[in-house]
Amino acid sequence: MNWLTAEEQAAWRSVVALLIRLPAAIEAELQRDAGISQFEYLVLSGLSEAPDRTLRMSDLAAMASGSLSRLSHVVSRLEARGWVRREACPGDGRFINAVLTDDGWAKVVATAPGHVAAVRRLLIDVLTPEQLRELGAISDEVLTGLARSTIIPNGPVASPAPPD
Amino acid sequence: MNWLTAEEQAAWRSVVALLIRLPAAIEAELQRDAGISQFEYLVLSGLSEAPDRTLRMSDLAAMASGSLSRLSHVVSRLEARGWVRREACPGDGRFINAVLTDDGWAKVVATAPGHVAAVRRLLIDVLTPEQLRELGAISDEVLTGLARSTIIPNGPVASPAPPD
DNA sequence: GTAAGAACCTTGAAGCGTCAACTTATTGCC
DNA sequence: GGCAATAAGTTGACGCTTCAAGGTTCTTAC
Repeated sequence: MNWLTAEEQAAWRSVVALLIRLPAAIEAELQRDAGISQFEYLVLSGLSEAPDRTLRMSDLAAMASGSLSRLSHVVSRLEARGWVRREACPGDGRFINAVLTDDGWAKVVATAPGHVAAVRRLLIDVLTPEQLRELGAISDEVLTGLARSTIIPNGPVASPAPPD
Repeated sequence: MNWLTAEEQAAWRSVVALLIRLPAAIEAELQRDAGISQFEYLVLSGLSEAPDRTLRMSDLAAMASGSLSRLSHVVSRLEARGWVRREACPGDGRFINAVLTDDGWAKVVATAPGHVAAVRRLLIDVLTPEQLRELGAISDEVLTGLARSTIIPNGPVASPAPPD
């Protein structure tokens, strides 16, 4: 079988360590300074940048790279903390809008600077601008590959026989 | 405060998505093909490479980047599946050795190729050799920075000399 | 030799994410 | 219009991780 070369193995090991430790470090910062998880921060900051500070649950889930179920649980918790509220979409009753409250906005405003500082300190300032650009490009390429290989959007699989 | 430039923000967004989705994809592959988690795989493969396929619990935990408590729970499950067994260390009753059974060895042998193939397909083959090298280098730099800036740098673990 | 303390590990409870139903709302088709 | 099919969210149960508390076993000091 096609094993990894020594160079590939070394790179992979480094990447694995990065995948484990960088999120853990950022998560720890957020938890310590703001008492929220990275996912919760993604949800709050996502809402804070949306028009009317409002997004449909499904769009919000996609933006935060999480399942709708997970988002539903998290929004319930954020709602209990007074940072988000749910609103039925008037036009289409299937949709639920998540809206950032004023308290939620204040939370984002209070949290963002520290979070950005951590991101700067832990990642951005450690790299040259060129390296950061390269890292972004590499990430995008891997993500594109992931989307292709995981989701199978254009169903190259055997054509699903229509039910009936 | 020192906000992020548009370029930095774009790169960071991509990196965040990568940090979330790449581990999730690898985890999903392992779960689907072998019915184990990434952490369990790390434990099993770590043991498989150790002398006598044996490691002390605490060393194994460090190797897999997890807490001793987490490892204890996981080893209990792996024991129940017949892949690992615990042995008291004869010299020092405080230590517990985790030993890979023959079935556990077989599990690693059966699982490794698929795991490597997934790593290849999802990451390595998507990038040019130059990009992979660059990614490895970037990861190492970030990790170095992390080790420096983390509140508690790598534990002053200084394990007492083995009693043997 | 024994009491205090440290090192290693385990255990139980609580919190979070996932999975599989389930509910509700809309659309399409005759 | 009515009925199936589809879509969006929610919910509850289960499994895994964490956290704090609890054993054991060894070490140190007297």
